[in-house]
Amino acid sequence: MSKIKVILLDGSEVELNKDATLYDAALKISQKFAKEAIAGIVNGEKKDLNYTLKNNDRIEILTFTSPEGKEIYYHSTSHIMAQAVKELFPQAKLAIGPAIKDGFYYDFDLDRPFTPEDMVVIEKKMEEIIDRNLPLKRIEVSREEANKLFKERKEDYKLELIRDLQDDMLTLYQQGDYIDLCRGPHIASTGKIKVFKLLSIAGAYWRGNEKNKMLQRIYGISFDKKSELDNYLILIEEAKKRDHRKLGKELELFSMHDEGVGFPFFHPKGMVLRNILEDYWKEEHYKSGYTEVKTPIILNKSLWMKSGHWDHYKENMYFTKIDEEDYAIKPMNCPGGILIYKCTLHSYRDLPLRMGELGLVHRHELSGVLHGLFRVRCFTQDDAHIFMTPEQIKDEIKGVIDLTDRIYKTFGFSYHVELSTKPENAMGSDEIWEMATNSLEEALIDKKINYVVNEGNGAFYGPKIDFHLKDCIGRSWQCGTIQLDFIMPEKFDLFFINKEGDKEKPVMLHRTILGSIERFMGILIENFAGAFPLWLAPVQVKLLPIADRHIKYGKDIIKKLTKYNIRVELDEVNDKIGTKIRKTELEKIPYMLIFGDKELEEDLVSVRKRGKGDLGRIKIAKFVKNVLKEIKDKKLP
RNA sequence: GCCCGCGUAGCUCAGUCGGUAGAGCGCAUCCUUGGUAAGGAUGAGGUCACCGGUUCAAUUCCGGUCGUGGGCUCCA
Repeated sequence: MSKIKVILLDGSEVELNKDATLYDAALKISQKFAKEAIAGIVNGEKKDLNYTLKNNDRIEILTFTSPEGKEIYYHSTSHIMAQAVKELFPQAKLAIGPAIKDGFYYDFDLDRPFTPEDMVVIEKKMEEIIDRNLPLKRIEVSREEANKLFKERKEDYKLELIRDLQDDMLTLYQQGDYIDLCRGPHIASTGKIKVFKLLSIAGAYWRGNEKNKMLQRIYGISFDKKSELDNYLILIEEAKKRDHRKLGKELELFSMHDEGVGFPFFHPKGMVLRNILEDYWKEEHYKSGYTEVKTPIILNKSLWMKSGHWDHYKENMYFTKIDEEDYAIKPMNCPGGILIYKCTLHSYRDLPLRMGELGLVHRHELSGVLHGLFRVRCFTQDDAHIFMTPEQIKDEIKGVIDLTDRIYKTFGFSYHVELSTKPENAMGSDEIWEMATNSLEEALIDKKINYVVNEGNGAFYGPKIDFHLKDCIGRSWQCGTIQLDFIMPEKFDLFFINKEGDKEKPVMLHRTILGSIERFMGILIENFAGAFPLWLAPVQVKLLPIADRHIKYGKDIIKKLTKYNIRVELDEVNDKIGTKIRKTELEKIPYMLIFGDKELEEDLVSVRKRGKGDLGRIKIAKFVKNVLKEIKDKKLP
């Protein structure tokens, strides 16, 4: 019998019998590996395990540990779910059922809604299908055959999908009586799926278009070990515990009311956090050569017509009338900032002009997308507009990158960067786009920052850099953005006087770092799970007297601490010390000072740190000194 | 905006197969004055989201409104 050889990822070669499959290759490496194998990649293409190999093929075996392996595993689980649904509800029509980042979904068109009870039944049926260990067979058919098959099966959505496909030959995957239009690859048989869980039911439009029919989507996830499913469910619980809407209420930071849907109310403790954030922001911006402005919330229609918002952004704007004239509530700060720029004649010597604005903007978001502080209808952008000469672009971008980096690091966030290039509907010439995109790119390269290019995702007026920060449980949030804008200076006829004494058009750079103060607060709440670092904590120190007779001593301590702007509260409730400690731990206050007869005599306090426990007795003055240093250093927990 | 679920005390939730309601936490008062994550007693607090309909009777059933939660291409 003749032999072939294939090349593995690490360059090593494996000798196999002629007509050997990917599975045989895995088996040759080890029994365990073959058992874990999900599918493979042959010469760059994903293939099923029963794919027949040829001499000199470069192969990689995929297991659940790789993202590609997971994707195939999830996708196969979605087919099993669809089969279960079809067996239970033969009248259900199949739409699409892809793998997603965390699991999979399948969309169905069914005459009645799925219920939580249905989920249990579907899960049971899925177990059954997995036990049957049905092979997933790949079938190649012509368009005509595929059409005929899905017509017989009354799968209207599959027929629509086929219509949009270019290929003459299509692939189907079959397991038992279930057949799906699918590119594959898939696991070898249903028995490969070890554990899975259906997570939720939701509505979803056919092809994501709100003009199309609303289908029913079932989400699920699968793993190759039960322990991994358990970990995943724990992570979901952890995220739930950190939900800023829940913590915001419990810690009395903010509230939402029917009287102003999407408009958050900030409570005293929330305002402390907010003011610290804003003060810190102003300080950093001042140090980086920014000035600060504040522009009005309501401005005349004429301004919004000129800026283009009236034509391009009207759907998201609120309007009002003053003295019979039309006004709009600002959805962005730039037109206001531009009016300030235009107030004076600028020399090239004034540039770059960095104008910061914590500007409150209102945008009409669809009611269904509102979500705590993350998606609201009014929010404060930590905006700034930089007016500069084209030559200054690169340096200014580098400056913004530095500032952003410094601010994110202060909160302990890591981040990644995306560069978005010219979109379809862009305004402005190709040259100017190229110049702008190059400036952004060169700045990133100079700064040695890795970035992902997001082709065609720029704003219509210019390319942009986006900053996505990562929180401590691995979720990422788009916050900062740097956008180059050539359109507004044009529309508003902005200019400065150059060295030659001629009028010249400045370039505008629009940027945020935190994004929205409100949203950033939400991110901070979830990242720290409400247990803020000392410098951000609304209450920094809680005073806990052992007995009522020590309250007076507590009042003296308040005076001593507030003198240094340390935020302190005294617990005067008649509880035992254990109870007071418990209450304070739940309020997530960083330090507790406990004092009774033993401390009273010598200006001592007993220090207890949140989550750490008793730190022992210390002089009040020494405690103040330590705390002030921790605040000044903005130490992270 | 659309689909599905939910809306009972300040908070978290139970309950009523239709006869106007209950717990824990919190709050108030009292007893207790206690040394590092829950001492005890008593009490106040609810038009059961809102508006209609069915009914002798609606917090409960039905319809609508508002709010809220999850989701609305990560493409066969």
